[in-house]
Amino acid sequence: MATPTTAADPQSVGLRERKKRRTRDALVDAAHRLFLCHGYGRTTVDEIASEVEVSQRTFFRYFANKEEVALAVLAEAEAAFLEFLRARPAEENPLEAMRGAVREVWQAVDRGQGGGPDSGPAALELFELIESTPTLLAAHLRHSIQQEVEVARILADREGLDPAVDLRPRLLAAVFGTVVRLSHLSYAADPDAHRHSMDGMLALIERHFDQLGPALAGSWR
Amino acid sequence: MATPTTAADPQSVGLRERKKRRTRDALVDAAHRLFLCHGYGRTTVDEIASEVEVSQRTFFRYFANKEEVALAVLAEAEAAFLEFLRARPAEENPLEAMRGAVREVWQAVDRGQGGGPDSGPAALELFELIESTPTLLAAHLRHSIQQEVEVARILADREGLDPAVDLRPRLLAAVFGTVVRLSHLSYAADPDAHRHSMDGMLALIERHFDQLGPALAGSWR
DNA sequence: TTGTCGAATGTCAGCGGCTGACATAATGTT
DNA sequence: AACATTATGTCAGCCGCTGACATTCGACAA
Repeated sequence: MATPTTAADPQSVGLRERKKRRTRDALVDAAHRLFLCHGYGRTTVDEIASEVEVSQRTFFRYFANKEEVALAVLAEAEAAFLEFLRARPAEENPLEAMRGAVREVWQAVDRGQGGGPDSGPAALELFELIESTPTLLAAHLRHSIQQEVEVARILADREGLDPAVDLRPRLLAAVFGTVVRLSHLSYAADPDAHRHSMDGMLALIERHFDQLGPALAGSWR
Repeated sequence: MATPTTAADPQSVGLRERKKRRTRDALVDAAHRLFLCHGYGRTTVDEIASEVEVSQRTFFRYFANKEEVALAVLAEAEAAFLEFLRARPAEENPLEAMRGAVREVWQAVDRGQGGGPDSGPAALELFELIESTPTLLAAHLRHSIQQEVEVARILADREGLDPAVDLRPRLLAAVFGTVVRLSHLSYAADPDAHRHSMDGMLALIERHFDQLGPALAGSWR
């Protein structure tokens, strides 16, 4: 950001930074392979590290704990979401802005900018791994609410509100996060029903949002 | 439940069961004291165990992990909520039923049935401990999600719906959980503003629910 | 009371996540 | 080429957690 050269220029960034990036990516990659193959609990940090020919100590210099390496790609997607949300035009209302931002994230993933060419299917497998691993699920949920806090701040900024006084930004961020999560769950539960990849995911989110009103209404019959 | 004698009768339950109950309660009690005094991370399981004069191994026979002993009282409250919700009259709509159930939980806590006489202030301290301890927060959120699943099942049963098809129960359960959590946060952030104890908590939840509609509406200005 | 059975507890050894401290090697800079 | 900086390796050690086995304690009947 601070450097005038573009991020894609290999000369702009020193060998040191490139190397760090490489080993980090290699660690994430090896971890995913091992987690999906043998399960999260049965995979040792030593195994991940030695797969990349790196000491265990080095692993913990890149990731604070074992969960973080599993959730790394998700964290990048969440950061991208925040960027997109900040960049949405000011005339959109909060809900429109969030829908637009989440659409941009999935489009970026489809373009293969999210770590590897087949990030779509990989994302699905990752969701299943997280949902079926209590430790990962817990860590993921904790990150999600942190994400909600920052989303709420962005929304409050856009609308010129004080988030400490007005609870609506926080509330809407939380509800939005819930809807997205439930969509991921439905999607992972039956991927074949929405094979059109990310189109299906967006459509699901829309449908869930449409049900929000009826769900809050008095009676369901 | 299965025995005809009342649960309060000390003779109905053997010495064995009573002893187990005692050590379990003692462990929870000691753990809370130490956590609140020295912090969660700086408290060792060995310390908790030796405080009750019990081996570390025994501790792990009562609680699957260190988090569980911290969240034990919360787990009881959540179980009570499910019971109350199941017992709500059938003519109430989902939202009314949940509001009624949460009210009953707080009333029970006020009556001191939730582990000790001053469960109210203790509950507040516990919330703060959880929110300020990443590990505990993660575990708590995971439990909350599980709670939402069971709440959704109860709601679907009440309304005669199939939760696998109709997403509204799950959605409403999640939104409700979010509202309750945000209420706890607001409450813990400034307890003096709602000193009327549990009255204040219920009023907070009501206010948050009232803001749900406006938060979902298009524009906030 | 005594004897027997099952359940609860203690002890021990060990794995795996994680950290601090220090030495070494690699990289960037002058 | 010499130096400063930074990444990495090595080692020791704490703590959470588990399996296996021995021991003790409460329940129940003879």
